[in-house]
Amino acid sequence: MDENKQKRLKAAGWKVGSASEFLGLTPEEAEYVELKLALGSYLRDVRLNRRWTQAQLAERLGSSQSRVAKMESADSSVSLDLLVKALLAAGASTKDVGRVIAAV
Amino acid sequence: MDENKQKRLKAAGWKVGSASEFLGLTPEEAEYVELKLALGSYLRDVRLNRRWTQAQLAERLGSSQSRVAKMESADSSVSLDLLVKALLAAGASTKDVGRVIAAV
DNA sequence: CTATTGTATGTCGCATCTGACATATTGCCA
DNA sequence: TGGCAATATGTCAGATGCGACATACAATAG
Repeated sequence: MDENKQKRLKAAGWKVGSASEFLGLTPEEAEYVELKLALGSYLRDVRLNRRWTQAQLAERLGSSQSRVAKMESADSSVSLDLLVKALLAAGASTKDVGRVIAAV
Repeated sequence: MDENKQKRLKAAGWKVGSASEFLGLTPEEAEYVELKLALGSYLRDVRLNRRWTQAQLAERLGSSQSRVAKMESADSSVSLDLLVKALLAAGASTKDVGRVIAAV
């Protein structure tokens, strides 16, 4: 199986190999997942450019290392709200965020 | 008081006239509120262009008229997740959404 | 005026998301 | 190899968001 496909299904909260592997993902749902993945990996970029660890970023956000890890991987337990708030708090601008989203 | 300021504070979940009127809104929080307001009013634009009522849009979203009203006014009980999902379901593209966000 | 249609506001029970914590895994250096 | 720092994964109780409903307000037609 394609590695990207695995990441996407995982982000959507599905088990790779489950029966609903290719089912039930409407185009809008798929776009939503792509969007979260893009923002998550952009958050990682921002963090790495600042040379912060996940724990350091977490402290600035008032969150925890484990949640930052989940944000970056666009875990299904992470909301767009949290991702966007984290990006803004990490120093990204709305312009940056918008560009990332528009590029999905 | 400036009308826009009122809308923004209201969206942030504050009572206009409360003691914390000009307090506690960090730049990132303000940006986040602006973002929701922009998406909410864009959702209204999309809906009106399609000549739908809030109730009709709600039906397509599997939601309720009252929640659509809250989305459009960027009520504090509405998440970015819901706004973005609603926009995508209403036919907006990620490119559109990204542009709106970048323009905040 | 008074229906009717559309929109706004307030509340509630249930569902999902949150930070925190424990623990597993990875990567790197001596 | 062992040890340490960084990251990933799983779980939980409390916080927040959700659709639904009731009801209030606004605008327009008859």
